[in-house]
Amino acid sequence: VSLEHILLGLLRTPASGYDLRAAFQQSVRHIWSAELSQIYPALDRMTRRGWLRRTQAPSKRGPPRRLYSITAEGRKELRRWLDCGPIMGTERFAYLAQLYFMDELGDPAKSLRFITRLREALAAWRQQLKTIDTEFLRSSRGLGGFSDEELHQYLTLRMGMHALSAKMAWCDESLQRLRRRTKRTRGRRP
Amino acid sequence: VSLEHILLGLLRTPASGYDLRAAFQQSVRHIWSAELSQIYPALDRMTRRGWLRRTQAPSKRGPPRRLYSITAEGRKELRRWLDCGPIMGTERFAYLAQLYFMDELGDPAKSLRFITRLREALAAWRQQLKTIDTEFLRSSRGLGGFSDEELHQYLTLRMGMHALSAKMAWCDESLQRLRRRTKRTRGRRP
DNA sequence: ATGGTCATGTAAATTGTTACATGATTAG
DNA sequence: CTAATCATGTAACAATTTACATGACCAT
Repeated sequence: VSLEHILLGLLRTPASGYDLRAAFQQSVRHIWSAELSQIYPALDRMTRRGWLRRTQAPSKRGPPRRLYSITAEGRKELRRWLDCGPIMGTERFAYLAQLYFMDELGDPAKSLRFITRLREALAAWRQQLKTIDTEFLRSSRGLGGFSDEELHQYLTLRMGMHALSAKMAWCDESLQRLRRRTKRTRGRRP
Repeated sequence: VSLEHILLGLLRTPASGYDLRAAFQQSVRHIWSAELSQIYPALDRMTRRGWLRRTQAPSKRGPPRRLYSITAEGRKELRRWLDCGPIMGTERFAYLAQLYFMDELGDPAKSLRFITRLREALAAWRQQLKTIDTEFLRSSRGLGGFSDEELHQYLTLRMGMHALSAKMAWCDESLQRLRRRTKRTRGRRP
């Protein structure tokens, strides 16, 4: 149950459901994501289970904020999860599936355009990571490098950027391959 | 609805549900995966919708095989899906989430071991892709390089390998970072 | 005869997405 | 006054996983 464990991790500093969604849209976007409709029930379950405690705090504009934070029980569960070795879920890539079958369109130009667009999307995504990165470095420039927490967070960011760069390099390589092939074939069977 | 479209793509050559699961465990493992319990109902839905046709064929051992193949309607739908630009789903990485929060364990040695195990898992995974790759090259060595179909399939394989290599490189880099840090810190606050 | 592979599926549970409902506050 | 943001949530749907049910045939 990864989502709940991620919430445990995030709630080592107290936050509301709304805050957590913001985290999923920003700081941990490269790792996981969840909607409010999934977050609220999860917080409720976890509180009933004793993993979280809830306090109320007033807010300017809108209903009162419900702040959750991790309990000793919750910490124990979080550590158990951290200690159980890397969890490798199944990865799914719709865009790769599309490319895999794209011979069906019988038009190399379409494959080229597809990969070009894919590259653009990946570049945009990398730019977002870079923004998180910059923000991260800016806010942690207080005295002699990273804390333990910061280092671990930074490492995951770098993983995201590594992977994206590799994918973009693959796009370039693939575009070349396709172009070379088109040239070779042109004129042979027109 | 990516699963159904992937089934359409695969069923350009007729296959049974059982065959399709084998494909998800082998040739397209790096792209998508699905269990029989998801495949069978999908095939049924798609047949009722007119995207697939079904024929019966006897089999040695076991019940008769039900072979599905794509219809003209199905092809139209497949092309529509291929033509709608790269679909970028949300990616989720439980193991990155674990690393992100691993400062909680307060033990750098555990982070090192974690990344080491992660690297091993990635290496095993890359080995599997290499096996597919070899098998692929072997079976397509009939006259002058790749067909269109083969080229597209080959490209997706290379994407998988690129991404995995990048992640392994990241593991190495991270292990170094963590080791350097441990050295620096050792003795300062023992 | 026992266990593995071939081959079909259904049922229940979990996880994730999309749509809807409500209401206050603030910026344009 | 209108739209966006803050803030709570529920309901319905879709996708995925895990467990269960059945039976033939083949190799040890």
